[in-house]
Amino acid sequence: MADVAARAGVTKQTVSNVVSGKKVRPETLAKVNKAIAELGYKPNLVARSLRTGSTSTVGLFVPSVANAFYSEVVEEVENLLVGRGYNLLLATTRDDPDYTRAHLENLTARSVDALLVAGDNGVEQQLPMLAEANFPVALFAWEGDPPTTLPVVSIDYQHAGFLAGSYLRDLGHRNVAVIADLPAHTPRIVGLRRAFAADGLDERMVFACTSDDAAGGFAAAGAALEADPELTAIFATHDVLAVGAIEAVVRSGRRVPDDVSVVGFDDIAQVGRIRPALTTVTFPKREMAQQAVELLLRAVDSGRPPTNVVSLLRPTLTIRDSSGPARRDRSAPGTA
Amino acid sequence: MADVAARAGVTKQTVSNVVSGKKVRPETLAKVNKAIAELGYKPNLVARSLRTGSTSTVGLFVPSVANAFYSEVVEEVENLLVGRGYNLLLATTRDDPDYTRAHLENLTARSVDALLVAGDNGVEQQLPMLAEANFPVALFAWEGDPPTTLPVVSIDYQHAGFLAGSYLRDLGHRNVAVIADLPAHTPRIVGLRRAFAADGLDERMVFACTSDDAAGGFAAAGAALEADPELTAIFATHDVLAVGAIEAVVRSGRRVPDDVSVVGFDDIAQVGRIRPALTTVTFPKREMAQQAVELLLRAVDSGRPPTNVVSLLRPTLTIRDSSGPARRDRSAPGTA
DNA sequence: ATGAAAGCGCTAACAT
DNA sequence: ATGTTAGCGCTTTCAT
Repeated sequence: MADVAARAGVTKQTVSNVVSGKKVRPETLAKVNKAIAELGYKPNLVARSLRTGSTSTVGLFVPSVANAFYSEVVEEVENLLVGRGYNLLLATTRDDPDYTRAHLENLTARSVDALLVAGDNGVEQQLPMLAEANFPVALFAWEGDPPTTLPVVSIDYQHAGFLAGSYLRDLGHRNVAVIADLPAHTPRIVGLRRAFAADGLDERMVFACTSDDAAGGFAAAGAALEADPELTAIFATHDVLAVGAIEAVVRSGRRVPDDVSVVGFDDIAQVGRIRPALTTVTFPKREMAQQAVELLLRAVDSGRPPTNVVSLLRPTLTIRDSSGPARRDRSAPGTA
Repeated sequence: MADVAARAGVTKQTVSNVVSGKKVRPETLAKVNKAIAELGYKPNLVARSLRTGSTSTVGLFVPSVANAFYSEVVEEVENLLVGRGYNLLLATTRDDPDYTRAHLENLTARSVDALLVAGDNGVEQQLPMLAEANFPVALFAWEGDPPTTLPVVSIDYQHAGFLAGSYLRDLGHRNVAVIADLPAHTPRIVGLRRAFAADGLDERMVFACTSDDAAGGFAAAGAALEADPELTAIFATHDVLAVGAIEAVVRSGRRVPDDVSVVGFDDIAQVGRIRPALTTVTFPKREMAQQAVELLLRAVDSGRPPTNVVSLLRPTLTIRDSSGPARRDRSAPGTA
């Protein structure tokens, strides 16, 4: 910068004014721009950040990006941030609190202006401290109990589960299995069970998945079918598990949805086009990302802490081809 | 930091030594740590970066994160970077050169120590300049012609297409359609066509997708089936399109693979568990990410420019349930 | 509209 | 092992 100033015959300050688009006489502007071009000058953003105290970067914590739900969220957040002139520093939590805590220290040491945290991850204890230190934080897609001192944008997971449960119940399903990411997804299951309150939903029919991918859903659904061959419906606590569950049902010689209905959760992009197209609880991801980013950046821009609000978006049920009325007969299903 | 020093009765330098784990007398260490704890001191990473010239952050450009191929790559890169003490600054290119260029300016102005760029994106012209300015850059998953001055880790896309083509040809397929993301995926198609060299592969049977999601694949495959009802195989230039293609084939009353074989590209996680499980070209994503990160960080750590190498990993064909021998009879397919 | 001076918080280099 | 000095590159404040 000093070099540019010298070459243009002005001071650093004038160069700074040119770079940041302040009022400069056209004549001076030309001189300075010429010098900038000749020297290939690029302002050092780190120095600017040190001086201004702002990095124009927002940190985002997600459990994983490989998970389609979160990758769609990340995409949306990145777009929103860039649109408002911020960069995205991405960190995965891997559901590992120690690891996450270490990363948290890093980012909040002035590397980022604010923090967006998706999904419960065992660092709930640390987060309120940040808020107290006047560091803007917003939570979203939070299924457990979030700290009360921080703003949250999420959905009512219990209600979402209730939506799926009511639907299955109204279709006449009584023998329902749940395959689940436990314990994280417990609220969805509680909601589902509430829909069956009168009839009960056998607690033994909740199967924890060993892995949170399609293979895990496949295995858990297989176990469920073995435990109760009269099963007429499977609720998967997220879509990827549901994809594996459909496969398991078909492999067992049953049909979806004729013999067994399968309902998922999240409505990730792919499941609308698989066969059979998946009936699932649609999570308004984009709207959630928008609200969370909006909330956070408003705080950053104004220099005040974010509004402490719990904003619950409404999930909906998207009915496709993987679900239908419960089979009436109790005979063994077959290829007959 | 000055406050901590004052409170501990030492100088800033000593505090700095404590924070960065240098040799300090146990006695002093205790005093300083006490002061740090009492004041809740956290080092300012921006100031450190200004001084040391290093941000411990690597920028990653990908076309999109919502795309499963790239989200798997991002996940892997993030894990590798964190393992080596670096943060990840993520930027999507959206295949928009202007947008990407702007973002590039940003990141290279000392916000990141190095840059990893995945997927052709129209900024090839800008990248060599960075290398000249001694800024470490590595390219990967690059299908077009990369700048010769920059290191690349990728696969031989033509050969990968050839793999798929040879397989289909050996199974007796002669009426093959291609549904594609054009023009980006041309090399894969060239390779596929090479496998059919003797017999020719009708150029009119290449269908560009209007969108790069399953819906685009669905539409393109539908058009292909209409253009040639005697089709026995469809090659999709990436897996997500293939998922849509399978759906289109089934909707047309044909069976996969009995009437029409479908082969994809990338081997993203989901396609091993859909029904039918997809035959696809397996892209060694993890290995690619590892090599690229390794190459780049070695350069950063040593302070020298990265080795200018073109490293081509070997793709393989993963045969699952969506492909089989070509139908012999030329009668119209049916549900008969 | 431009110049001069000061300092953001840290670490490198040298001195002790 | 610790203290002293200087400066990374920028912006803010005040003066002109």
